[in-house]
Parts: sequence; C-alpha cells; structure tokens
Amino acid sequence: MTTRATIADVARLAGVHAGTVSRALNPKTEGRVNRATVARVRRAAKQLGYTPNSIARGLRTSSSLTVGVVVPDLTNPIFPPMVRGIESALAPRGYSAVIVNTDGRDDLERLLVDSLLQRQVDGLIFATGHSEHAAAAEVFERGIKAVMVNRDARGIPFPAVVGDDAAGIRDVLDHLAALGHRRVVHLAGPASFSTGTIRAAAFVTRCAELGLEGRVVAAAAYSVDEGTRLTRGVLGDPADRPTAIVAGNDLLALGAYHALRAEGLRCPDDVSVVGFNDMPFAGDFQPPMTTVRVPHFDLGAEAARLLLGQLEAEATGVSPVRIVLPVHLVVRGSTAPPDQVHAAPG
Amino acid sequence: MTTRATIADVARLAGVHAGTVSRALNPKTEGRVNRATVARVRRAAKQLGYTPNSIARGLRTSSSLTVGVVVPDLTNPIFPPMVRGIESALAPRGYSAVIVNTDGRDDLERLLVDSLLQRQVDGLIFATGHSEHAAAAEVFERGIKAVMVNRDARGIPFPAVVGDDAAGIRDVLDHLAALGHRRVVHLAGPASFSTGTIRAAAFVTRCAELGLEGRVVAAAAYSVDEGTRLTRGVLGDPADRPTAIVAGNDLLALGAYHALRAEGLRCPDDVSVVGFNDMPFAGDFQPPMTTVRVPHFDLGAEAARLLLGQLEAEATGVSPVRIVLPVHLVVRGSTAPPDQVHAAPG
DNA sequence: CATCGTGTCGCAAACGATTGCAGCGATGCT
DNA sequence: AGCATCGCTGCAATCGTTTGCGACACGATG
Repeated sequence: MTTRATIADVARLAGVHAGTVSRALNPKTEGRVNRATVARVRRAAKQLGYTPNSIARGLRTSSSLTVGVVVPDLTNPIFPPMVRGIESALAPRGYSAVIVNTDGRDDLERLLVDSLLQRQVDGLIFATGHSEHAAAAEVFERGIKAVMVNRDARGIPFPAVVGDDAAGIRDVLDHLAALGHRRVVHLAGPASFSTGTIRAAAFVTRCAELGLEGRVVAAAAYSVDEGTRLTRGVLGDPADRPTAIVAGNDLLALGAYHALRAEGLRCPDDVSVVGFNDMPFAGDFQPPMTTVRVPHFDLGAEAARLLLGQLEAEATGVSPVRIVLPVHLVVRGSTAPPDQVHAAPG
Repeated sequence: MTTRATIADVARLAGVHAGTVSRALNPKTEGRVNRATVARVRRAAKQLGYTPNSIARGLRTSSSLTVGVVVPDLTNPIFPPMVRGIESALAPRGYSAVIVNTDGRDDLERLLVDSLLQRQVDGLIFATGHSEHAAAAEVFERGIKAVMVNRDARGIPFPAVVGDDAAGIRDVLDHLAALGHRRVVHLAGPASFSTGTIRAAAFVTRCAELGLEGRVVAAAAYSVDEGTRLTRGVLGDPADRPTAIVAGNDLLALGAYHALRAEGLRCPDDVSVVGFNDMPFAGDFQPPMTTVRVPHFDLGAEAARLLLGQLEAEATGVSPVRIVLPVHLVVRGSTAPPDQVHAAPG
C-alpha cells in the first residue's frame, strides 16, 4: 500500500510551491497562475496520479462535499428511487450522500442527525417530515441547511419538494365515480404526516363535489398490517360495505388486499382498491394495482438541486419554496365497476 | 449559525491543555489521565456541547470512519436489506456508509470507486462481484481493504460472504421432484456472476441425481425482461414444454410470469415457477411466488463485520475467508403438481 | 529615470484534532 | 538524604490543503 502522492510531491516535481499547485488545479483560481505553469503542474499531477485529499481540503474549507439523507426505512420501496434521484443530482457537483434510517423513531433520528452533523455534512435532506419533527426543528435552530422531500414538516420553513397529493386523490375519485362507485372509504395515512392530512382533506372535498358517500378511517402507520386491520374494520357490516377503498399508500392497499382475501371477498369484483405511490412491482401484485404514480426519482433529484442551491448561495437567506411535482393515475386491475347486487343491498 | 466548540474551547474551560482533553475523551487513552481531570473535561465538554470534528481527526489519523458500498442498483429490491444490514453492523463502531450505484457498467464503477477512494473511505464492500472485475482488481492491486457480498469475484482473493446457492437450488429441485415434475428448465443468471454459475451447476448435478430432465438457458442479465424473453423461447414447442421453471432470481421468475400470461398459460396450473432471493413482496405477486429466501440483511451485516475486522487488524494479512450463509425454500403459490394432460402429451 | 500597475508566485498561517516526547512533582526505595 | 520511578499533563509537530498577503520582475507611463 504505497502512500498516496500529496500536493507537496506535485509541487516538487513541477518545481513550484504547493500553494501554486493548489491554485493551478482549482478551476476557480486557475486564472491567477501562468498558463505554462498550469500545464506543467497538470502534467506533474497526472504523472504522479495525484488526487487531492478531500479530508484535508474539508478541514481547511470546512465543507465535506457530503450531504446527509434521512429516510425512515430504505427497505420501503419508494425510497430507493428517491435516493437514486438525489445521488444523480449530487454526483455531477462532486457531492455524495450518506444515508441513515430512522425506523420512524424520533429519538433515533436525533441521534443519527447528530452523528451526521459530527461528520460535517454540508446539508441534510429529510424524507421523514412530520409534525412535531424534533430533529428537523433542532437542525433549523442551529442554522443548518436542509430540505424536505416527499413530506413536509409543519412549521419548519425548510424548502420542500412533494408530489401533488391532492390532484392524485382527485384523479382516483374521478376514476372511481366514472366507474359507478358511490360508497367509498379512505384509509388515511397518519395525521402527523403531511401526505396523510393532505390526501385525506382532498378526499373529503372531492367526495363532496362528486356527491360521493365518503368515509375516512385513519391508519396509525403506513404499513401493510395497518391496512388489513383497518379494512377488516370497514368490512364489518356487510350492509353498508363500501364498493371501493382508496388507500393512503400502496402498503395500506396491499393490506386491504389481504383483508379482502381473508374475508373471502374478491378484488376488484367485490370491492375495488386503489393505492398511492406506484411502488416498484405494484403492477405485479394480485391483482395488478391501480394506483397513482409519484415521481420519486424526480422528487429526490429536485430536492438535491434545491439543497445544492442553498449550499452554494452565499446569502444565508432561507426561501421557503415549495415545489410540487405532478402525479398521475395509472389504472390497472384492482378497480372495476361495482357489483350492483352487493353494492346496493338495501 | 454559531460556530461549533473545538477542543481548544473545552481545554480552556477545563483549565487543561488540548492534548489532555483529547486523551480524556478517547476511551483508549482515558486511562492515561487522572480520573478527576477526566471528569472535569467531560463536564466542560458536555457544557459546551462539544463533539469532535471528525474531519480534523480523519486528517490526523488518516481514516475517515467511512466505508464505500458499491451496488449495481439500489432499486433492485434485494439491495436495500443488504445495505441496512451493512449499516447495522457499521453504526455501533462509529462507521458509516456511502453508497454508489454502478448500473452494471464497469467503466462507471471504476470512476465511482475512484471517487470513493478520493473521499478516503477506509474500505470497500462490493455487491457487484463478477469475473473480469476490473474495479475490484484495481482496488486489490492498490492494497485497499475490501470484501465481496452476495457475489464472488473470480480470482480476486477478497473475503466474501454469500448465500448457499447450491443448497437452495437443491431444495427447489427436491420440492419440484416431490411434486411430480420431471421436465424442468433453469433460467440461469449470467455466467459472469458467481451466483449464475453456481446455481446452474447445482441445477444440473441435482437434476442428474434426481433423474430429472433438466435444461438450462442463460440470461444476459438478471432482469424481468430477460426472464420473459427466455421463457417465451422455452415455451416455443408445446410438445416438449417444461412443467416447471426454476429461475435464477425473482426478477427472472417475474419475467416468466409475464411470458406465461402472454401465452395464455396459467401458473402454477400449467407450469410451475420458482424464484430465488425472496425479494420483498414476493408473496404478494400473482401468484404468490415460491422462492428461496436469502438472508440479505445478514449477508450485509456479516460482510461489514468482516471488513471491520480487516480494518482494525494491525496485520495486513488478507485471509480469503468465504462465509456462506444458509438459505431456505419458502413454498407459496407458484408451484403445484404438474398437469398430467399437458405435461405428458406424447 | 522614477513610479506605478499588473501578473505570478512564494510564504506561512490557518483548519481541529492526535500523539511521541519530555518535564514535573510526588512517592518509594535504599 | 539521594535517586530512580511513576503518574500525569503540557509542548509542539503533524496530517494535506487553501488562501490572504506580500515580494518580485517586468513593461508601461509620465
């Protein structure tokens, strides 16, 4: 393991001072040194295979070219595309990302964020926004640059980039209404998440506009198990059983699938189900899931761009922009016209 | 953005020298300083909210407490659990991971590895092993510590931790044989991957042992599209159509699902399909997929532990250990006894 | 001919921690 | 009492860059 070439080695070989090498190799200061010298330095650097030690550079410039990405759980299939989007925007500017998983635990999140900060990340991207977001609040207090992605944090003026949740819900309701559904229930995500409240609100107003009989039950978490638990409850009284379920996300919808199957009901014949997010392989479920596609990759990329803008802006001004990206309904096999016999028993 | 407390601030407050603070706060050297002083330093540190600047420490100790993780594509659902396993083993030791995606491109991989090295990662974890693995070879040349996970790199003596591919294939073949299948084809992963060749080899030897009529066709990639392409070919002649398909991984199996459906064939009624990996939600596919579960989380965790061992060992000795973790078959809905009418048409 | 830019580059001080070495006082031993 | 020892802590070098400042040479200008 031969030790790497340093800037001093290059300087020696090129016959100049280390400071000059530094300037010659940095595009921003390259103009301040003689063209011939730059060439000589370049040649020497290449010959030695010199690459700057970014730790040393980071120490001097107090920046690490690293951003922290805080997600609840990388295993949730909506996050990998988002992370890739983030990295795709970061890489060209020389930044890279370090990812931490909070598993939804606030105390853990604060610990992890601390460790990220200790690592001198230049900024943070939160995919974990929710009300009472202690970690984000703390970060804001300390004047650290950050952005929210996918979800918003109530009361914390970080820029955010999110999908158009309301429009998505409107689209599914329109679709369901067109199919002939009248009695619909919404499996709402937790009220502590902006996605939960926004989608639920859009649900009730659109139901009203469409003259639909809409009911909403709230999930304690965005999970499969919660989806089946809630659905089981909703299915309780066959008399006023809904003909369609619009789930707060695909996981809840999957839970609905399970509950339906357990009750001996068929989807979409007996009840339609629609998800939200269009997670990978949603089209391969049983049945293929009708859901609304959220551009997670773009969400991530846009968030990263926003953060980079903040980082490279000299001004410390925090402009609480809110970028909302369009979503769109993809209709597959889990929605169909309601079965009139069962739907209107009375 | 009030500037963070440094070791000098703590030293001043505690009335000692910075060097003493450093020793007092480091568990390894804590014994070399008076207990009372340690307490005083601790108090001062806490009062100032001091956390060491890891960049500065890294410069001095020439270690970054960071490891690079090289995956083909984080979007492939087997990798998130692996990454989480890695992080779970890294975190307690103060290390963190930075992840890069190669998209299977060798040139890109070399670039990314270079950027990782420039970032002073202390070691590397490759989930991208294959024959002619240029990036890994280069890393080995330069004497950098690394381990392979999930896949092996032929000829490069890095430690590796993999699943027991051969045993897994044997289990599925036994299962299929017990069901009564005789004519089976294997959708083999690319020969450049150790998983591809090992599983294929196990397939032919077990078929021979079981007296099965086994055929293997090789995929150009581990992808859904390859799976349907290959399956379509296999289904060509109805006369000698196989009654079961054992796919090299779940993605290929999913592709088989698609091809079957396109041909108007039903799974498992007309032909059984089994996957490999048990990716998340494999049980929610249509039909629920019989597959072999690979402990990806544990694979990652074990690999990380191995790497940490290498890093903290003073000796530079590379012991090319190879840890193989057990896998096990999970039977779901995509396998059933063969339909005698179609299976033996002649 | 003296002066003033201008363009180049060297000097040296940071950045914030770690660590070998040496100094110091107190203690133990002869 | 003198000397070696030991426990503790200060000193200062060091890691590899970046960057403000000043020096120097050279051509132009009044």
